[in-house]
Amino acid sequence: MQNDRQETEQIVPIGELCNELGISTRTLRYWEEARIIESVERQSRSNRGYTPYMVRRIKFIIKLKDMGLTIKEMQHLYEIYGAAKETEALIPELIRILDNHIDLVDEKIANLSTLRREVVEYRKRLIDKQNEVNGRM
Amino acid sequence: MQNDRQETEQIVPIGELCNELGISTRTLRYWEEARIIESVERQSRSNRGYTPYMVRRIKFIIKLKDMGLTIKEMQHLYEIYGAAKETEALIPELIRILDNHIDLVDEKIANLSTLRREVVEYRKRLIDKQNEVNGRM
DNA sequence: CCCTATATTCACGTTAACGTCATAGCCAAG
DNA sequence: CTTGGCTATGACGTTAACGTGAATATAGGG
Repeated sequence: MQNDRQETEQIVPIGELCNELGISTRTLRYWEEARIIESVERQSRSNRGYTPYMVRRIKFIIKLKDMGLTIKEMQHLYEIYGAAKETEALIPELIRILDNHIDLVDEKIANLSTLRREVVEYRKRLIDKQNEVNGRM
Repeated sequence: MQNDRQETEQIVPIGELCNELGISTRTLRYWEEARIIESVERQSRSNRGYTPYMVRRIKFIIKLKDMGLTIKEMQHLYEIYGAAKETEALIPELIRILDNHIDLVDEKIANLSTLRREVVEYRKRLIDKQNEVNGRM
């Protein structure tokens, strides 16, 4: 009843998947165009479908995206993945990228902290100036 | 010899000013187009010039920009400045904007910190996974 | 076969803050 | 007079990651 052949049945169409994941169909097509995800083979212009494996990959991409990786970095990762076909080369490279990313984040935080100090300082001087004016009345 | 009439002489052309300030002429024209700075009045297509007062305003804009204010926020400030013509209304609004800005910066820092934790955590799990694989050999 | 919900492929639009031509005016030095 | 600088205006280009709309095409139920 629920079994024609396992494989066939678990292929999910783009709209359903996108609803489930909370992203747009445009996004998935864009990612495919950018070659960081795949959908099942199809003849010419038929509809896209995704196997459970592909869905896992897409969730993985979403995770990386949430962690701030750019599409470009993911393309790079995917190239490596294609070359090594297994996790042995993928994981070290991903770690390298993540390390790089942590450094970037640290730098951003440092810059923002400096910025914050400057803004607060400038604000203080404005307040002082304002008090001067008021004090003169 | 160095005095025709003080005012006239202190007007500086755009190229010189930009060199001094380390910004492009395009930037100054853009800022003028965006109405956050001014240059001296001129007939039709003659060259731009800046009085010492205008130069101070431009330096002020650069400061605000370095502190992360957008052109839009500066436009808003300039409107208020035009309305009140003096510092009484300008300073409180600027303080308000800066406060808002500090909040934004705090939020960004918090988000980045969370992100950092996530990335580090994910990285750790990758390392563990890698060690598992190696341990099995 | 038809109908309708879903999908497909272009391809231009969006946002910020300028960068980068292309074309042309103006003025002083040689 | 010519050449070299500096400047002016106008307009398209850039970057990221999709959003949006138009004109079809497909899939599944009745």
